[in-house]
Amino acid sequence: MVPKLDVPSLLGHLNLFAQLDEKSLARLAERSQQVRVPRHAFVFHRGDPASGLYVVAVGRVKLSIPAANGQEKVIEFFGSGQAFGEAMMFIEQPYMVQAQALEDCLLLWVSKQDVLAVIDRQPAFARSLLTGMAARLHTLMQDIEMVSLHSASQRLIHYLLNLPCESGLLTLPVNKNVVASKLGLTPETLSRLLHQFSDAGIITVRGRKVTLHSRDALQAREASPMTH
Amino acid sequence: MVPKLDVPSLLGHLNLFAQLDEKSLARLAERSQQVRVPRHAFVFHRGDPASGLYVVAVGRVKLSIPAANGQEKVIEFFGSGQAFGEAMMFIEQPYMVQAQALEDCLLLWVSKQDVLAVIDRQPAFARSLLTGMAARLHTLMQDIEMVSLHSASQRLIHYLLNLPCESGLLTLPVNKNVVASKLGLTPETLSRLLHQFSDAGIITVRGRKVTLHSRDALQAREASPMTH
DNA sequence: CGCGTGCTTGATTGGTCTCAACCTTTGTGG
DNA sequence: CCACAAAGGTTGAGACCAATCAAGCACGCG
Repeated sequence: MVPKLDVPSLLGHLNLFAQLDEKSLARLAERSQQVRVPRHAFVFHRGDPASGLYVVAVGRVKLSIPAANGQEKVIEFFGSGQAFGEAMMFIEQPYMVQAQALEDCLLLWVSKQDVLAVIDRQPAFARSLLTGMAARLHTLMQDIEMVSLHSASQRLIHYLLNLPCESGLLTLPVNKNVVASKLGLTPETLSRLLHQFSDAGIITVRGRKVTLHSRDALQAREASPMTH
Repeated sequence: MVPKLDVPSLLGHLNLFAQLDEKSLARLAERSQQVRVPRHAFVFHRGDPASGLYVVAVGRVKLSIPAANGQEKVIEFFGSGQAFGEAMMFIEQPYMVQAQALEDCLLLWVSKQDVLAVIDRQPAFARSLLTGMAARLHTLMQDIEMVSLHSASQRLIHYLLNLPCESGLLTLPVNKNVVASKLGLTPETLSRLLHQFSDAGIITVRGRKVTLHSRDALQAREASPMTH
């Protein structure tokens, strides 16, 4: 029933593990555990101890900070081939975020102990980890800049302009409620802003599909706080 | 004229370099460069290439994101014995923050090349780096939580309660303008909030000295958004 | 078909910023 | 040592952005 999974090959193709020799890879794969997480279920909650890292084999995961009255602030999404939860292994602190499956997921879990062992044997792996964490630090600082220094419309524009886009046509990766949370907005504000840009003829919105008619016009609005 | 500095001993006492053997330490110390930075001068600007890391020998440094019209969002402070700028070495991107001396500083600079060399030779050093970056990630996420999920007064209270404090008496580490920026507030709002708590009898403020009369009362205000 | 979830729209509120003036402290040069 | 400037901090009035509250709409799924 369980689909056969070539774990060593799967891991070996990730940036994080690409530098590993076959032996270490095989050992890591063998000691890893497969975890199935149905849509909407939690991988871990805030406050859980962090005793390893996760790799997404199939599906997508949402990392967020829980807030009062069932609200949350979305931090990041992880898709196939991405690893998460590596950082908290290194400090003796429980997770301050929660991870929730956006779709039915198959994850691999590698224990802290196994990761540390590989670090000690393969410096290149340590570098991969460092590179990954540095990248995450960078995006987090961008998020802080966004939320501290830019207005709602500037945040939305920046977000749209940095989404994967083919000839002006893009698709929101998640539903608008979640996009709003990621941008630090209420769903109402997001809806109004999209309509504003739509009315101005800069974009067209149909469901999650957005067409950018003029990246320049968007960038212009990002630069100046905007009159009207 | 230049005061004699025992660089190997200085580095060896830092968490980051504590695990290094004498030889590596000596080599790193020897290849490091001393940098003097007068008060208010910049160590680096946003956009500068990141080609190494800094260690604070003497003085304090402020990391911030520059904004339009001379404003800035303060990210963090670094004092004697702390290292900064390690993260950006690992990704091929220029600094997105600027570093400015809060006081006359003496810094040590270690090149990216030298750091990578030590990583490859000493796994324990890689672990130290990972631990440090993980800790920074953690505090950055706390900052995001603060600024996205909590009100101005909640942020101030949290900040006060987490400052080093001896029997209710604490001192702001920097002037109020900078504290305000760190908290994502205007100086005006910070001033008003301090007065509010002062009027409520919870704290006393004299310059940078703050006396907390009741941590419990503060915590109570942090929990509930507050009526009046 | 009916219900729930996601999304939109309108009216209103309110927390925080902005602008402007003034006060206080610090530091500096005559 | 005083005078003055500059920086840091406070206070008030007002505006504004985005949140909240409250309905209502549209779509998809059982």
